[in-house]
Amino acid sequence: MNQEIKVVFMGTPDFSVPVLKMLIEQYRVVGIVAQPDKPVGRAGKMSISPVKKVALEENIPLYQPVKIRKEYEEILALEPDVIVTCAYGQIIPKAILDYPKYGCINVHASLLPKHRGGAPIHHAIMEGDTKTGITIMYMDVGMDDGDIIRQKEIPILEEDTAETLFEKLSVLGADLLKETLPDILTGNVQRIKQNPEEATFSYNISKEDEKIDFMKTRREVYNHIRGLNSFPVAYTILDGKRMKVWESKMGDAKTKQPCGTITSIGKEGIGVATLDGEIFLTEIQPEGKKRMRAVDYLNGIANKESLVGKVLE
RNA sequence: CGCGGGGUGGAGCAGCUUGGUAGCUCGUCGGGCUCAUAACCCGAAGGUCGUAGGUUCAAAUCCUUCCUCCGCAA
Repeated sequence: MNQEIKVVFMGTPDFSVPVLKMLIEQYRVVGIVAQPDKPVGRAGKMSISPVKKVALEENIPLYQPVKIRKEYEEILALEPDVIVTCAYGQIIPKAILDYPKYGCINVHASLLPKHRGGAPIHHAIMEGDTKTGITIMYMDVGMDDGDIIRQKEIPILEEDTAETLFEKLSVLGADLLKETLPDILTGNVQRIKQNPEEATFSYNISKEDEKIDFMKTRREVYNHIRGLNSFPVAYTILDGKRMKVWESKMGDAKTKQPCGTITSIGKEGIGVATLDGEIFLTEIQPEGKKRMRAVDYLNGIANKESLVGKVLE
């Protein structure tokens, strides 16, 4: 507990909440910055981001600049000693970066310089990485290219999904910052430059990224599906309609059909041909329906056998 | 008022246009066959058809109200 130190926190989604809560417990959080509310859903209701919710509950001043690049005077007026960001979602202008006496610290969910950008966790799984982690770093004007202070890695397990990794890494991020921040405040840290040649970029997932490409191996398809679970979820097109695919299981049968062809239906799910064999879609969600097991979906179809041979786009 | 699809035994669906005995594929329970089984055979339980009202001799079905779930778009 160090009430001397004034901290401003910037973040938006669930991922940043554990870090924020840790800061609230340990330091004096004088302001919280989050992305502006967006209309969400069919009714056009405004969403309240997880970080905003915490700000309201803890009664801490909240700022939601549309463009922080231009609206930062209020934030500087808080006279923060240190600023911590975690999945905030906007580039921080130099005027802010230069202000705090202990600097601007970012908690990033990858082992930098790998996976710079907004969707490091999704991409780590989709690209088949076997490990990932948290990087505590000083922010710079570029995207996630500041000096590294400390890193901690964890393995990506076979059964991990984006959701399970999010949970693990958000906790790890809070823990690592908790033990690193005191050293930062006393200047007891080293700055490690990132090697730009090793940098990779993991931009936010686009609609096209979410679509399953069956012209890949079983493992690549499997990684793609779990890497997008439980948000934003992979999908494919069946009979001209969108079908989300929540979970899959790699099969081993060799297939001769073109990639994307439905090769079998049964208790394992819907078998689909890939480059090197069959993959079973086990948990799906047809357009307008709820998420369901593929077996249940098949139970509701009159002549399910007619599915075999159809091609997923 | 952004566009659209749903709410029918535990699950997923059909039935609704052309009102008239609650259907299908599973699951569950009991029994049988089998060395055995997630396989097969026989049988059983389980639903005020989202809510409220209206039309009708009669409503899952037609009309209206409201609630609610979901896909797209932002």
